[in-house]
Amino acid sequence: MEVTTLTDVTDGATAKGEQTRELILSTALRMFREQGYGKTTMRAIAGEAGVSVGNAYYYFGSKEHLMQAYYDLLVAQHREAVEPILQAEKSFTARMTGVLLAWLEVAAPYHEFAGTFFKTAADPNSPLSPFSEQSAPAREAGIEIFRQVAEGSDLKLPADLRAELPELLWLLEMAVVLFWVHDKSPDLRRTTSLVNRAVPLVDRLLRLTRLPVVRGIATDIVGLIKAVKP
Amino acid sequence: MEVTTLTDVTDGATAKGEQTRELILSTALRMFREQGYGKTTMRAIAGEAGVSVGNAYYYFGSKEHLMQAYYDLLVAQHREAVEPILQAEKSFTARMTGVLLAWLEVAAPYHEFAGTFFKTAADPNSPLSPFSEQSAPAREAGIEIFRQVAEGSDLKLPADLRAELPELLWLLEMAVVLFWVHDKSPDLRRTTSLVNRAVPLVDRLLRLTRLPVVRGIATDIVGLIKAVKP
DNA sequence: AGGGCTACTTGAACATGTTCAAAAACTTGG
DNA sequence: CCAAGTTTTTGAACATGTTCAAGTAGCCCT
Repeated sequence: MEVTTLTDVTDGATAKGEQTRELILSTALRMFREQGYGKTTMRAIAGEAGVSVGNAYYYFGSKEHLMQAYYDLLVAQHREAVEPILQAEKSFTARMTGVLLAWLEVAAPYHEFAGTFFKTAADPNSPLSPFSEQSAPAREAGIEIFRQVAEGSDLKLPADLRAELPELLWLLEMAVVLFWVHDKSPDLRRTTSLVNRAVPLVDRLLRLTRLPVVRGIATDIVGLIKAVKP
Repeated sequence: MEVTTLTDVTDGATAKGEQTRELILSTALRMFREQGYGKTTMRAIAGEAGVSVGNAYYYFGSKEHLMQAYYDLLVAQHREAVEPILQAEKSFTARMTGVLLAWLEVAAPYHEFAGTFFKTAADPNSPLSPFSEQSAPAREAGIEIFRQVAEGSDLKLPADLRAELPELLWLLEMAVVLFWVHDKSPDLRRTTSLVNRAVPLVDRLLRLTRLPVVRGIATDIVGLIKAVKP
């Protein structure tokens, strides 16, 4: 992230432009955090950053894109926070719980306005939806974390289930996030307790697939998921 | 719903007012369907209905409230559509599949703009969220349907699971709706196939709770749900 | 240095959801 | 039927996200 006086040859973005971009983004995020997404107007962001409104739109296609940029930041922070956990822990439960709790910790400062972000998650027309084409890279990165969670762990699973597991765990994370967004309890106790109790259950469930009866149904579930994926 | 020339004593609403309200709502719904939610402006609705913008706001607190009103309508239609199914079918699979497919059928004309509606589902600050305080009546009504699905069926379940089942099935419906909203396949084939294949699996899963090992984990899952509910 | 190119910046104009004070229409008690 | 009160209706004003034509600044080539 060095700023030089030379033109940045990649893209067409210059060092100065990059600086302005960062200024606008950091100002926006601070204001989102301090007074919420809804109460922060584009004019206010531009004013506070000392640029014109149009300039903000030069770098960010819309107000929602500012949120998207924040989300990318969050994902990066999460990836960092998760590394030591994946180094240290070997059991599936510890790895999975660690990853989910790390998310809660990283995202905590933004809990109040996170709801606004995940509003777009359910909107299939928004390019910011985690299921959209355009979010594919971020989604892949998220799934990759759970691939590591599964691979480095002590889980032994049938091949078909093992192949789908990372995506399933990512979906579980989405569900936790949805729960988290709605959690109004002090210190987010309910979400924390959900994670701490649900993960061991998932672990047990997964290990149950050794039983022939359970394995049969697990195979069918995996088959359904594969059939129904776009 | 008789319209008389006498003042409606309840509330303070008159017959004429009710007529205007309906006019605005039906106009809005038609336009939502025809050109989508986003492209339908409040001015256009008012213009088409032959009233002023302010008048629309007299009856509906916001544009989203117009959608909420539509949702209520949908729920009512679904309840009606479901009745013959619950009369005729006795097996859990048939009942559950019927109820879910009935939803798809009732909601189909609005598929394109439904996404906008369920955007609000993830927003904890919106009173229109299905999880919010204000949606409690609609949510209860929805859960009630699944209570009937379970009670009238041939399922035999442990008491604790049986008690939580309606709410769990309602959650499943929410998941199906989320999937449906994102489904771009022709004739919504993917969602239909999801329902047709997932319900039998759920059936099998539920019956597996007779096995002691599975029953143990099922009990724990139910315990977790109860603990984590607000 | 100057011309030309690109990147950047501006601010006014626009679109649209929302509010509100005032007017109109209606109802009711006398 | 009138006056007072209530409900309904209006339309202009407002707030805010977004667009865009025009201007500015920096860089490079000759």
